[in-house]
Amino acid sequence: MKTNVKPATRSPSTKTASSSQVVTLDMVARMAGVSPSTVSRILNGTAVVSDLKREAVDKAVAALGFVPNPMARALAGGRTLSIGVLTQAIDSPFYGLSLRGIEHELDRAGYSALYVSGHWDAQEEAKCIEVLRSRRVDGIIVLTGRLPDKALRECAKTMPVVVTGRTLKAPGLFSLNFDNFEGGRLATQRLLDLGHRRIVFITGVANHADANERLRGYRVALESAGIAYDPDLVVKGDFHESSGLAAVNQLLASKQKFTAIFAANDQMAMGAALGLYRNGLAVPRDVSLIGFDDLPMAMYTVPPLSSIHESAYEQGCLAASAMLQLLAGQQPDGQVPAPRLVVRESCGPAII
Amino acid sequence: MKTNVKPATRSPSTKTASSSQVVTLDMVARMAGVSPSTVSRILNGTAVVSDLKREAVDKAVAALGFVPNPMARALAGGRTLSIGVLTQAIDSPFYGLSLRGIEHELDRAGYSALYVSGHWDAQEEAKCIEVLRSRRVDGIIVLTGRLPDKALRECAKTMPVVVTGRTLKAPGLFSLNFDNFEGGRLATQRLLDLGHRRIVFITGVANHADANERLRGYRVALESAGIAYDPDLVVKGDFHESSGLAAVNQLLASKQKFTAIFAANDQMAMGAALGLYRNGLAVPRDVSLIGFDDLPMAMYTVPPLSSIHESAYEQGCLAASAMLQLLAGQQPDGQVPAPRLVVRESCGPAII
DNA sequence: TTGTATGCGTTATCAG
DNA sequence: CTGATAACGCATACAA
Repeated sequence: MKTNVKPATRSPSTKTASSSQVVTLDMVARMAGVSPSTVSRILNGTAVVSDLKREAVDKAVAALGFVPNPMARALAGGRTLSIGVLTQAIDSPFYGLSLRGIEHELDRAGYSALYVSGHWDAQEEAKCIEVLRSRRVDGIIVLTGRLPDKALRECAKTMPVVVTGRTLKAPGLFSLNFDNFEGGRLATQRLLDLGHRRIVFITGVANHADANERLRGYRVALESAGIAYDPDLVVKGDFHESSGLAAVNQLLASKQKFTAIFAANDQMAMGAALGLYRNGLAVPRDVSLIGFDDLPMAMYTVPPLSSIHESAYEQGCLAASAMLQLLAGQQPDGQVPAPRLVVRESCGPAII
Repeated sequence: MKTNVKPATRSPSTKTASSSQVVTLDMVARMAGVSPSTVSRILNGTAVVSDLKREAVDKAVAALGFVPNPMARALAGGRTLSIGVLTQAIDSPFYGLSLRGIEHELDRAGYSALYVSGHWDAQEEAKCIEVLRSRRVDGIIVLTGRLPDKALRECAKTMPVVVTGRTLKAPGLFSLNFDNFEGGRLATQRLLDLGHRRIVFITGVANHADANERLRGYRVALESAGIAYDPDLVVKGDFHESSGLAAVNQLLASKQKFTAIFAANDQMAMGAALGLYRNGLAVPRDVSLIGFDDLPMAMYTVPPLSSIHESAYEQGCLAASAMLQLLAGQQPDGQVPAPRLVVRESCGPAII
């Protein structure tokens, strides 16, 4: 129900409660005794202006407390100084960190972010892109998601695009990918080093690139240790806590033997930890557990969870500064940090 | 008839890569054989229009894939169909839920949200408000924070404001407050009912209204059970996990006797749980633990954490729909649900 | 270096 | 019920 706010007529009195809150560029120009274009140029650094006038304008701006109207700016200039950010869930603990990084980096450059949530649904994500486009954002940062590469390439024809979670080359498009394979390998190797041989893997969402790569890392680590891949030890998950819990219950019910669990993310690891606890199994005494992502809370689970650090925050910063570079016509050069194993207290030696 | 003279200025090449991506209202009007005003009226429901023209316009809109330009709309009409949301940290697990609620509710009404983070700093929050104002949002939702009431009242003179986490009356301002006192009382009462007498309270940030109320609930519950308030059992926290951990360490170091801990939020409860674990104390066998907020993860800690449910998501929905009502000139009537105790496995009978 | 004129895409006013 | 027309606040091509 689109409530129609009676938009009052254009009589000056109804414009704004605080009468003179609306300071325009023209007013600044008048006060400084210059033309509006000069003010505009000074504000945007579009051209060289005599120091004399610049001072006069600066003073007028300060005196009037002038703040440019982004809408007018967008309409006239074609840029909004805002970057669209397509995240998957505004309350995701992992992507939240990235958002924070993006926010930080954009802010420094005078840009602001417009967040929309795609909820891991390609269709919804496509709609989000449309919303962002209609808001005339200057560029779009896409945090993973399930949009087909093609859609992103298409989008990049219209405006700069930075995407995380995939490797993609296209004009106007920069991608930032974390080495999930290596992360998966590292986590598995850690368990292997502790003497574990029967290691469960709880997968992420099916057909999810990150999830698949982590699984591949698991397989390769296993194989290079001379251990045959056992499909019975690989249980489906969906990146949520509940699926970690379910996985453990299922495993235990089917009487599978295992001494360690590698969950494709920390949230599932937490679910798994609960499952073990409920079944009277202690971590790491009876079962070792390792997660992925190194969420802030991994440090505070009981016991603290070993994990693969993925620096979501830093990835956000990188994505944002890549966007700024793209906007400036430069070729971004950011590199996602390599995966790093964080050893905490959830893994112990295998009990033979 | 406005013959569209191609404006010699502004070479088309600089406008947009995708040549005809920009469908304007004028184009729709021309195609439908009506005036732009009519199209506008139909789109906004501003006036009654003959069904004949309406159909023609609808068809043209669909055919051209016309999407109104929010910037132009804002500039001309004075509304942006966007609501500013001042949250404290974009990655907060608690407020993230509220954001999700807000997003959901606004979306249904065709509005979108503009998030800014104040980081619990009054000055920064004030800046955020300015940013939102400069973006010409139609209203502002403030999630708690430390802005003085006065600033909010002032803001409400300019545009509708909805604020959570405080009780405040002012024209154009609607406040939504959770009963933290009752929540604090409920949590404490639960521990009391289990026979606990020496109950630790880990506080939230000093001078934080929510935190203070929770503490008050704790005190009142204690007193009405005939137990004297013991300042030694009240330890300072800051709502973060680390402070919960520190609190427990401090308590144990000072040899305080206690059988239960009530943390002013779940995050500190998790920190406390870790502290107990590190010191060889089991929850709930040796010490009972209860949190506040009932974050999604409370269900998945080991052991699952009893808590006070605060329905952040629902509060977000409420705030958003209150905003929509305000925008429509109605008086909002939302009510925050009462606190609810969620019993999980972290509390047990007191060992005497 | 600076000013003038014009257009960005809509909505709102006012006259039919 | 409908159409011209003037804002909205700013940036830019062009002239000076």
